[in-house]
Amino acid sequence: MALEVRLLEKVDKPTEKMSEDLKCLIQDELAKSVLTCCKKFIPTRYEAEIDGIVCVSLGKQKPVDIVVKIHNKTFHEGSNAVVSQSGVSNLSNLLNAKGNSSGSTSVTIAPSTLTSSELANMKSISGSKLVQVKLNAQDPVAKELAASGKCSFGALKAALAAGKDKNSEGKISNYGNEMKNEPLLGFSDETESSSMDANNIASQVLKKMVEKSLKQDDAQAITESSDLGMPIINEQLKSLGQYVCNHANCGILQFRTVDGYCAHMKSTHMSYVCKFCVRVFKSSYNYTSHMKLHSRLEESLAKAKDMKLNCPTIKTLGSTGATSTTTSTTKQSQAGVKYRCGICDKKCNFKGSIYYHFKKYHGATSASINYCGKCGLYLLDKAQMNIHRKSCEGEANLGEAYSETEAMGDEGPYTCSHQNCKIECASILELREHIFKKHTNMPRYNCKVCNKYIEDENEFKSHFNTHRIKGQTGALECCFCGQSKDSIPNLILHQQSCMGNCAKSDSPESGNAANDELIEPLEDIGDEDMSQTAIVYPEPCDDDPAAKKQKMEDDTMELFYGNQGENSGEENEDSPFQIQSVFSLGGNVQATNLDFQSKGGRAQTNMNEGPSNASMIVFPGQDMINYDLSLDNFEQEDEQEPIDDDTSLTYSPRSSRSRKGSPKAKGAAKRKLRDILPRPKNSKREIQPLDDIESKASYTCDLCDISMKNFQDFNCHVVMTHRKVVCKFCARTFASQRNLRRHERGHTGEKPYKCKICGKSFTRDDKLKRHLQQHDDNKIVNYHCKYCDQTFSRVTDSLKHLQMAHKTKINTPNGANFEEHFKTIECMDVNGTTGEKDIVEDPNVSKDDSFAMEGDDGAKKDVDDTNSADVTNGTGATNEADVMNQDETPKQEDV
DNA sequence: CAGCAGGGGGCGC
DNA sequence: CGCCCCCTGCTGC
Repeated sequence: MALEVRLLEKVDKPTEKMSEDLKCLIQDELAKSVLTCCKKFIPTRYEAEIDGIVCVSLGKQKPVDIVVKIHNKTFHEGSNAVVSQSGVSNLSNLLNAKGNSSGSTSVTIAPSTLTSSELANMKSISGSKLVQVKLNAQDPVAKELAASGKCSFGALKAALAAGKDKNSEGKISNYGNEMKNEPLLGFSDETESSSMDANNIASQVLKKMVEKSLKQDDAQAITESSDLGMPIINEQLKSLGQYVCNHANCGILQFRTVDGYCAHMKSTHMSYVCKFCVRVFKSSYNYTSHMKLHSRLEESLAKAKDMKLNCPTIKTLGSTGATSTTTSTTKQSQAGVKYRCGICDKKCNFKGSIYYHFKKYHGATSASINYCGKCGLYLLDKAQMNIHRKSCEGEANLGEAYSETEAMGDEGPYTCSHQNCKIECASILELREHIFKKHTNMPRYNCKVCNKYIEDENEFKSHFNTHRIKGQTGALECCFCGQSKDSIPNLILHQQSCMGNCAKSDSPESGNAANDELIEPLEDIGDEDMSQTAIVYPEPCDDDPAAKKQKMEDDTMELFYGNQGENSGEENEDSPFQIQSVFSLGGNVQATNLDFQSKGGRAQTNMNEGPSNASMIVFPGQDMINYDLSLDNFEQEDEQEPIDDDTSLTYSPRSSRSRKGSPKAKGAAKRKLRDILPRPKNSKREIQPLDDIESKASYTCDLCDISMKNFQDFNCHVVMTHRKVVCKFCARTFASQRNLRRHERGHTGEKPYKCKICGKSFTRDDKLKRHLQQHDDNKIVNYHCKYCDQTFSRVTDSLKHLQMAHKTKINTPNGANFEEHFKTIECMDVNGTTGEKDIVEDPNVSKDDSFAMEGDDGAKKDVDDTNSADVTNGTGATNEADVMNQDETPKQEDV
């Protein structure tokens, strides 16, 4: 599909006309198609008009934002949202914010109304350049496009045709000077009527496409992830207080109230929306199940209230911080907690964190979040909040009293009054824990391999299949090594031992089991048995191999069939319980502790920290399972005995410190592997928007080549198997939280390090440091080429210069790969000779013979990419001192 | 085309 | 955290 795009002019700022034209409705599929074409011709930083389509791309080096306008309908890349009038101010802010980012990030703007001041904002976007491009409607290409009738372009045709009729009077955009006399569709000065007509056109287009979508049953936009409860309204939309249908063909539909949104979803997409948390469910069953969570939670709270337990939201927090808890987590963990989510009980110390939480996991908008200033409770439902506030006001004193008694300990048995549940708890805390766990519709299925909790049975089956080798459906195969097992317990046992290194499991084989054995509905076990909802992991194995083996078997059976013991799930009464996940590294069973806090049958950690805490692995839409991956939790790994590389993975995510070989060789080898290993599709290190990630069919682990259906599974797999962390923006994996944080700055545009001299900002301190050296002549260390007197600040550049300018061939002394032994190089002429017969350079001269460092007393040698200490001559002897003491630029006769 | 400089990821301490 | 190494885009010649 081709679009002819012609460059017309280049301007520095958006014109007011362009800003005005950011009024819109949207049509996502069409926009995507257009964008695909646009991108081929519009590299960056341009606003283009393509036959009435305006494409805005603002950024530095790569497109960061694109808006497509078709007549008066504007489309925004990566979203279904409309950039309309008041949204432009937000657009402006977003673009400004992203102006510093070189990454490509999708931005979603909610529709609203534009004001003159917002126009000014729009125009004030700095750093943007505009280029107008247009496609003549009479152009054969355009005609062909319009006539193609292919899916959305059929709609484009209709829209363009309508726009042409409307605008054929001659009100044509005046952007293109040299082409302004040519017919240009759909880009006229906007009037009320034309705007309405455009809206009507868009509505008709939308209607057709929705009908088509429903006919073709390709409503995959409502994905399974939506069924799983993932909010389908993204952050920007929510922050703007809008409800926009995220269906691929429904971007035009926007709702100011959740009721309207729910009605639309039900009537148009036959989907169900939870009014409380704006989650979308495709099946009524899932929706009903989900709604039970809310109703049961309320019921539980009401019963607790009847039992004079107080609304747990009342006294948890208080103005002074935590005096009590609603769960059995530690007092320490609650200390300082100021805000709490009324839906899932997550606690945060910072207001921003709780807002982030609500938006991310409950589909809330800033406007829809209701806050009780008395107790710090946040709720979505205003009516509920009103009720709560009354209670909170009226019972604050009681709450305080209870807080004190709770803090002091128990005061007698408490009986659960939930239906037939007559369980007695020794304390209020226990009872609350019990109610929250047993009488609030928590996920029923717990994957014993990765500990994921899943509500839906089919989803659980699907999830568990991800632990098998892709493509295999019949046999029980380990998803890590492909080894077949004849029983579920053996498979689980094996997979747990296999996690991390694909080591062969020697677990005993036993009887067959049907796949259904994978599913163990917690509720089937009986409400009285709380242990079934508890998360129980095996203890670390002792040193005895036989005992270890037996213990693993026992633990696995316990994992699979649930711990029938007496203390599971209850040992965490006063402290976060430790979940010990068994990993096997090179045959050595390793226990890695993951800190969890019991939270209603799920696990949650870092309760007091906002989502920005990078040690928290966030599963989108799965806020309850957060693994603490702080390095401390992996310390034990470093204590492992050296692992036989022959039996380990080619590229194991183990700590490099435990590896064999010289550090440099190890680092080089890993870098080599890094470069060899297939990178994500953003192989050019472009940052993929999350929307793109989520829209992909699967995620393939680049470490073991396993494909996952959704991001959650992929994240789970990477975390549990490779102990890496996953970027929630682009799904790229990292070995450390630091690297992840550093990487994610590229997505967020955060550049906290600013040069005081030139004002340039950087995402990393080391980059700022490197940059600062440009401002300090005294600190600059240069490599001087002895052959041409050229200087370089980086060794890589100097070597490149050697190769390119002087045809110097660089070999390693051992003939090994250049990349692997980059630091130990010597220069040879192109013929590989080592004598002086070559005309240009002394073939025996090493790199540092060819280049001499200069600088402030030669002491400063840590300029980025300068590595004189690592540079050796052909004999392997370090001549760093020589280099350091080199005088100024070598004379030409040295050559 | 070559040099410069920023971005990104990993390693070692 | 500092550094190393690589990649890549930009820019001037």
